[in-house]
Amino acid sequence: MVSTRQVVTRNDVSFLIVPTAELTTRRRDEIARAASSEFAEHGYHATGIADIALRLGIGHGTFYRYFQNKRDILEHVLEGVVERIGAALSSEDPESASTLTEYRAQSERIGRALCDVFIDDSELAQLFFVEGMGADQQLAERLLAAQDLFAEVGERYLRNGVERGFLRADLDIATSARAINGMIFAGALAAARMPDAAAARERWVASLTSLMFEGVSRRRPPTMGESR
Amino acid sequence: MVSTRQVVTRNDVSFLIVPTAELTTRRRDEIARAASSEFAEHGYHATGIADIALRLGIGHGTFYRYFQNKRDILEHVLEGVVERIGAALSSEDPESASTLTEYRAQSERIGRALCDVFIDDSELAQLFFVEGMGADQQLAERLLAAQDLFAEVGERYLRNGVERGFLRADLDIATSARAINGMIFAGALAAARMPDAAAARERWVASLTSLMFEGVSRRRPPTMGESR
Amino acid sequence: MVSTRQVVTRNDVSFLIVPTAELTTRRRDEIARAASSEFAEHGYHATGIADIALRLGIGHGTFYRYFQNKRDILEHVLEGVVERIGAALSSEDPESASTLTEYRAQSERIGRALCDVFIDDSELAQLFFVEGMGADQQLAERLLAAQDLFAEVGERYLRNGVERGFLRADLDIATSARAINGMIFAGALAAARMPDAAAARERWVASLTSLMFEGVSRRRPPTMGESR
Amino acid sequence: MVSTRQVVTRNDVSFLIVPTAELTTRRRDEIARAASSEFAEHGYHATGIADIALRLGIGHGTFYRYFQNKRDILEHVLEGVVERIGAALSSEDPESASTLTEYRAQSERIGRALCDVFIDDSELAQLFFVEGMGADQQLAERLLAAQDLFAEVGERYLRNGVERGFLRADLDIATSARAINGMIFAGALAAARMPDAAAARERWVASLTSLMFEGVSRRRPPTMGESR
DNA sequence: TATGAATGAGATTTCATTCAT
DNA sequence: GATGAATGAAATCTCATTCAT
Repeated sequence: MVSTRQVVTRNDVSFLIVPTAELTTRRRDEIARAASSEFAEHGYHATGIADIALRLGIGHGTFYRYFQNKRDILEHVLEGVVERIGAALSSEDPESASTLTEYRAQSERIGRALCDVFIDDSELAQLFFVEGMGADQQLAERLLAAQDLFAEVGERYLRNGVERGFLRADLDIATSARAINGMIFAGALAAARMPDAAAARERWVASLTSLMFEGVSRRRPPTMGESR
Repeated sequence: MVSTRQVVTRNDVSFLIVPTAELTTRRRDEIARAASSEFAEHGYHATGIADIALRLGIGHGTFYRYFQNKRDILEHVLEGVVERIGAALSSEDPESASTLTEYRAQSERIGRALCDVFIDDSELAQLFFVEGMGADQQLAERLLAAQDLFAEVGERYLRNGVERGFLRADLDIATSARAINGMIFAGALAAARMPDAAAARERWVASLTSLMFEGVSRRRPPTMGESR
Repeated sequence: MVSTRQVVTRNDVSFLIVPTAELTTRRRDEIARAASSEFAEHGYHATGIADIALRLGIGHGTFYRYFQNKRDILEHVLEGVVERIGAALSSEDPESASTLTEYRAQSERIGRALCDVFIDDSELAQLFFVEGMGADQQLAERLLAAQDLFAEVGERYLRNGVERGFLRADLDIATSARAINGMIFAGALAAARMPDAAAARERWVASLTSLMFEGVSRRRPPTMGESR
Repeated sequence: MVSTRQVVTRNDVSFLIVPTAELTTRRRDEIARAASSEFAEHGYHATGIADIALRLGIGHGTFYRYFQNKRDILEHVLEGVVERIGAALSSEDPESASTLTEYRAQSERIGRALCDVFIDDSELAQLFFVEGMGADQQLAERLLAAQDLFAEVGERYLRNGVERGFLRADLDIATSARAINGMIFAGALAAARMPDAAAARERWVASLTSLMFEGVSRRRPPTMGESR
C-alpha cells in the first residue's frame, strides 16, 4: 500500500534513509492481516504463531519483532475490527434526520454500510462475535463494552426520532436499540455468509427497515403517508 | 458424589448395587453439568479436564470412563443446549394461531419461554454463541445448522400469519424470520446478563413484540383494532 | 531410602492405601538429586529439564508434577545445600569451649565436619559458590545471606574465646570470622576437588588450625603451654 | 578476528584506510567494558548481545565485527580480570623480603593492592568467582588454573620466609598458600561489597596480616620482638 | 470401577547470529 | 564499516490422554 523507498546509499557518500517506522507499520499490517485470516479460518486457539508466519513466508521468530505475543495480536486485530464497525455506525449523524422519510433513508444507508463492512471482510464477524469473545475473558469484556457503545449510538437515533415526533412516543429506547442492533448484526452476518452477498444485502436492508419501521402486521398506511 | 464400587461386600455376601446404565447416565449428566459450568465460566480452552473433575471431586481419569475425550463432552453439552433452545421454540404449534391477537400472545409466550431458557441457565448463551462456535469448526457448523432450523421454525410462524392474512402479504419470510430470531437472541442474551433478569425479560418481551408487530414508527392504530 | 509399601488391594475387598505423600517425597528427592548432579556437572543454564528427566529415565513432563519450574528446583537444591553446610557449622556449641585446647579441638572437629560435607557431596561447592550465585539474582542474595549467617556463627565462637581469655583481646571479631570462613571454605573446596580427599582433609584441617591459632610466624610457644 | 575490509577502492584506486588496528582495539575495549558491566550486573546468561550494544549506543550487529560470539567476549573479559589480579599479586618480588618486618610490610602491600583491584572495579569479583565459573566449563578450568597460579605465587612467598627462617619451619606451604589466598579473596570480596570500601580495606588488611602472622591465640610476643 | 502418576506432543517464546543494505 | 531485520534452533512448560494398580 505504501511505496518502499529503500533509498540505499553507500559508505562515505550518503546514507541509507531507512523508513523504519513505515516499514514496521506495513509489516505489522501484513502480519495482522495474516493473523486475522488464520484466526477466522481456524480459530484463535487452533492457530499457532507458526501458522501465521508460514502464511506470510516469514520465520516465526520474526512475528515477535512486531507483536509482543499471541494475545497482543489478537488484541490488535480486534481493535481494528471494532474500529471498522464503529466507523460504519458513525457514518451518519444520529440527530440529523428531521422527517421519517429522511430517517428511514438514513437507516438504510447505515444498514448497507454495516453489511458492507462485514461483506468486504467476511472474517470480521467471526472475529468480533466468536474468536474475540471466546479467547480471553478480558478481551470479551472489551467487545461487550463495544457492543454497549454501539447500542448507545442506536439509542441516539431512536431518541431523535421520538423527540422529532416520527417515532412512537412510548418506545422503550434502550431495549429497542439493542433489539435492532441484534437484527442488524444477524443480518450483516447472514449476508456476509451468503454466496451472492450483494443481493443478500439488499434483501436484508429492505426487510430490516420494513420490520423496524412497520413491523410484520398488515395494516393501513401510517399517518403521514410515508410510503413503505 | 455418586457411589463408586458397584459391588459391595457385606458379611462375605456380595451385592450388585444398581442398574449400572442408569448410574452411568447420572454420572454423565453430572460431568456434563460440571463441564458446562467450567466451559461457560472460563472458556472451553481454558478449562482442563482436571478442572471439571475437581469441581466434582472425582479423579480426572474417571472422566474418560464417561466421555471419549474433551471434544466429546463439548459436543454432548452443546447437544443439550440446542435441544433446550429447540424445545422452547417448539413449545407452540406454528400453525395454530388464527387471529393476530392469538398470534401475538403466542409470540409473547415463545419469547418469554426462550428468555427463561437463557435466564434459568445463564451459561447457555455463552455456550451456544461463543464456546461452541469458537472451539471447533465442525461443531460450529452444527450450531449454524441449528440456527437454520430455528429460522425455519420462525418461517413457519410467519408463513401461517401471512396465509391467514394478518401479516403483511409482502413479507420476506425467510429474511424476516432470521431478523426476528436475531432480535430474540439478542434480547434473551441481554436479559440473561441483567441482574434483575425477570424484570428485564418482561421489558424485552414487550419491546420485541411491539417492534415485531408495529415497528418503531408512530401511526394510526392498525386495521382491526389490536391493542397497543 | 524409604520402603515402598505399595499396599495394593483389590476391587471389592480392601483398598490400596497409597502413601502418596511419601512417594511424592521420594520422587522429589530423586529428581532433586538428579538435578543437583546435572547442575553441578554442566551448569544451571546448560542443563535442560529434559536432561534431568533423561538422567532419571522419566518423561520430562513428569518433572513438572514435582516442581513448579526450573527455578523452583534450583531453589530447592540450594536450600538443601545451605542446610547441610549450616548443620555442619552448628554441630558444636559455640559457647561451650572453656580452654584453648578444648577450643582448638572443637575447631578441628568443625573443620573436619565441613570438609566432610563437601567431600561427601562434591557437587555442593559448585552449587553453593557458583551455580546458585550465577543463576539468579534473588537466589544469590539468599546465599549471601547464608554466608552472613555462617559468619555470625563464627563470630560467636571467637567472642567466646575472647571473653574466656584464650583469644587475643584485640581481635577484630567480625572481620576475622569472615576471613577464617574464607580459609575454611577454600580448604573444604580444595579438599573436595582432590583425588585422595580423606588425606587432603587432614592436611587441610591441620594447616588451618595451625594458621588460625598461631599464624605463620616462627615464635616461642604461647603462654599457657598448649601444644604445637 | 579484527577489521574486515581494510582496502577501499575509489575511482579504481585502492586505499588502505586507517590505523585500523588501533581504532579496532579501542572499540574492542569499549565493548569489553560494557560487556563486563552487563555480565557483572545481570549475569552472563541474562545479558543479551543487544544489551551490551544498547549500553554503548551501537547496533548489536556491530558487536560481531569485534568479537566472534558471546563466549568470545566473556573469554576476553576474563582474561583481563585474571591479568589484573595477577598483576596485583606480582607487584612484589616473592623472594625479596629478608626480615619478618619487611615480609609483613610486603604482605600488607599486596593485600592492599589486591583489595584495590577489587574495590576499583567492583565487577571483578563477580566476574572472576561467579560468572566465569558458571558460564562455561572450559573457562572455569582456566580460572581454576589461574587460582593455582596465584597459589604458586603465594607458595614462593612462604617458601622464602621459611628458608630465611622467620616463618615456621613446619609450615605446610602448599596448603597454607591456598588457605591464605582464600582469606585474602574473601576479604577483597567483602571489602569490595562494603559501602565504605577504603575503611573496610584497612580493617581487612590489618585483620588478615595479624591472623596470618600471629593467629588468634593470646600469647607472649614473638621471639625477635617484631611488633604486632 | 476409580484413580492419578506418567507421558510426550505440541505450543509459545527467546536470542545469538547472519547478512543485505 | 555499521546496522538491524530476519531467522530458526532450542528451551520451557502445559495438558489431554493412557494405564497399572
